[in-house]
Amino acid sequence: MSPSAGSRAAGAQRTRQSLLAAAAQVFVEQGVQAPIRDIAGRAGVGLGTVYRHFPSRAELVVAVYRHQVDECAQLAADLAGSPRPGEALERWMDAFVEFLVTKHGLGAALQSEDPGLQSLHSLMLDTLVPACASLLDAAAARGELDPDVTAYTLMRAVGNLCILGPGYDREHARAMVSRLLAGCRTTMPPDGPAAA
Amino acid sequence: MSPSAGSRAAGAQRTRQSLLAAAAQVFVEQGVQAPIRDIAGRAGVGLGTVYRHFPSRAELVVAVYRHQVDECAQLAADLAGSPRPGEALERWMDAFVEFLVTKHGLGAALQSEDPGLQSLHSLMLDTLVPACASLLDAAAARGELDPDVTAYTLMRAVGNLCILGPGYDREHARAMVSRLLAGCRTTMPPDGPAAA
Amino acid sequence: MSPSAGSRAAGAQRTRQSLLAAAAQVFVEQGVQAPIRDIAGRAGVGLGTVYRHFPSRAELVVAVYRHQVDECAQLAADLAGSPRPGEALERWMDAFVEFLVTKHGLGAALQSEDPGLQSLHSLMLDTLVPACASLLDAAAARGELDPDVTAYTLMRAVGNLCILGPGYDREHARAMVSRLLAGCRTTMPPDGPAAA
Amino acid sequence: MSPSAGSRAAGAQRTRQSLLAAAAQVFVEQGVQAPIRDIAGRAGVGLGTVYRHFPSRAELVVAVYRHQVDECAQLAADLAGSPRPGEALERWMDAFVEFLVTKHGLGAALQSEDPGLQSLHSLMLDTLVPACASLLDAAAARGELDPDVTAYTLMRAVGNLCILGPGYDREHARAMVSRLLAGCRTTMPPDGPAAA
DNA sequence: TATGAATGAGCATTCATTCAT
DNA sequence: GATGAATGAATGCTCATTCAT
Repeated sequence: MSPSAGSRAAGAQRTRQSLLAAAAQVFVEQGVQAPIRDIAGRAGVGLGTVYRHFPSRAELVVAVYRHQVDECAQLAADLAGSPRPGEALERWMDAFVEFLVTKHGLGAALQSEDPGLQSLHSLMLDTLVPACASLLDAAAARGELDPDVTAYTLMRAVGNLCILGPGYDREHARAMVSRLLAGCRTTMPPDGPAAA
Repeated sequence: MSPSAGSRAAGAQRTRQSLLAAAAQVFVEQGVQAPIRDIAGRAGVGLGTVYRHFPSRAELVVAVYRHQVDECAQLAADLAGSPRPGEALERWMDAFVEFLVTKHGLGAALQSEDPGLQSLHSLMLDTLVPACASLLDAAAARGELDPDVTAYTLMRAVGNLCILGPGYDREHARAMVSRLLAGCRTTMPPDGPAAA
Repeated sequence: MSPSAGSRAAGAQRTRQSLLAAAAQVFVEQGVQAPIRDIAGRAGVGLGTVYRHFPSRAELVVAVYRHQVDECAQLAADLAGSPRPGEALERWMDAFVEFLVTKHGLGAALQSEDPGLQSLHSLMLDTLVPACASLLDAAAARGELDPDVTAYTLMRAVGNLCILGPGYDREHARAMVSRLLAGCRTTMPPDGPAAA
Repeated sequence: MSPSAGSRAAGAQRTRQSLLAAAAQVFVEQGVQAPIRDIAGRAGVGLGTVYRHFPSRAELVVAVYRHQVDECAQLAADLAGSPRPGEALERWMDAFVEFLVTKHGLGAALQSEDPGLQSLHSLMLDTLVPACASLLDAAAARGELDPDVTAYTLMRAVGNLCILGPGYDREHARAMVSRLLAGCRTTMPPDGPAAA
């Protein structure tokens, strides 16, 4: 449009990045339900600016996590053809855990019943579940995983295991996820959960 | 004091029980962050009465769950001398999962950073961790469990696995807990988490 | 309940009356869309107190006007059997105009599209339209009024005529209502509005 | 100035016309209190452009209605010398009602106490009141109208009668205006409003 | 001139908490 | 002890208005 539209747009883009960074920080400290005002303050912008860029809280949450979700999905694609699918799955899970654990509050957000946050669920589901499923399938095809294990359920469980707290930090989460994966390698007894 | 001191105390006790029952219901429906007013209304008492009996929300939360926590601990004691410690552990975990899953919002409460809710952590720790630990030790002594598995971490993980949501219900939680336990039966590789 | 419940309830009742008085004043000055805060301030109570007594703005508006609406309906009942229905109608309309004109902002409120204010419409409709209709019917039966005139439409029109403004005060409104009534005494030409 | 000064001015004029058209539409849909942003969006221009052309909302409102007001005044001039002044008045009122009723929200705007909207009042007064007055005078001179009827008051009343709502549409408004006019044809009783 | 990003005042609403009766 | 009316801090959200480009 006008000659200066470019620099204005650039400024807006910078503001948007500030907001994403600020929101990421605040989400870690206070969770995804943190007051919008706090995010605005952290980013050094006005309240209205947050709403301009992200009309709803959910959009902000999604934007904050989208990049890393995409990276995670890409990693799955890269590991897809691995000759050792079991190992590939482990490596991917490491990355997934790292993502979840870094983003304090995401676990809780994933479990939120806020209908506006369904888009976050969708984001995870649409991108990560298929990504994870491909790795699970490959591992199952080699007999390195119980074929009854479902990508969605497993990711949900891993997501939960990554909700940290006092006395339960990143390393504990990693250990528990490792053991859960180990438990997914062997078929469960018939009276057990056939459709995990 | 007055002749009716006894009956007054009895009435207070009844009020307290009404409150515990009402709070348990409301916690299931709305989570532990439910408005205090709702609990008062459900119990049919005034708002001030809730505050008289339980000055802080945390105290109410703790009181609500204490009874079931004690039951859970008692079950552990009953199962303690079992000749098949691995099976005993499984049965106890079933009961623990049932407890967690029934109490919607408890999982989230356990993960809350509200310092006032630390007492809930303490309650769990002081009663259930030793109870669980005794079962773990027995199983480990028989070689039916990796001795590196810590009661606190395991319970924390199980607690997280019991946070339900859409597409992840009670049965999914049970399945995941089963697989986590299965993963705890075998020693993890040295580079893995040595102190789970 | 408790021995002091009476005096507390009395206090609450007094607060409620203060609120109604304050709201009536504020509505006159600022219209029915006035900030709730202003009403609270005028009444000398906290914001929450307004919400306790009147959870929605509409409930407050309705409460403010209900008493006078009832009085108006009662007057219609008193005038119902009058031997001179035309005159009775005029006297009632005078009272109705007085009511509308005194309550600045009510006219605008009646025309508001706010769905929450439908209850005010209903209040007017349910009580005043039948009251007015009985007077209209009586007048029509005596040939003192065009039977095509509908109570609802007439009241709506009168309500609009009572929206005051600079250069158009109470007396102007009265005059215009009188002329409108006069115009309702004779049948309109066939090409005109047959169903006013 | 610059060679393109002319075309720049022409562009500005076009922008102004877009704005007027867009505002007229939006006023019909949302009333004169519609967000400025909506008008800018409808016109396909930036927010600042609206403010450049119409620094205050009132100026925009006035500009939007000025053209039609002028048309209305012209019609009065055309009808001025009619041999049947009563009929001329009716025809003019029809056009006036059509104008008011088409412009949803104008009625309410006319009644607004916003001091900035006084200019709208002035516009109406300065152009339409004299126009209407000439028709009234002619009719009164023929004995077809009560000479006590004032142009301003009558127009104000008609304006109010044209505030539509559920159950009170254009036809109802026309009917009520007709009856009001009918009521203006006969002199009111002495105790009535002598200076309508 | 035109643009639209940024700002922040303003208002609605909720709910934890206090305290007089 | 019990009650619930009152309070106001906290927070969400909208939109008029300014101003740098």
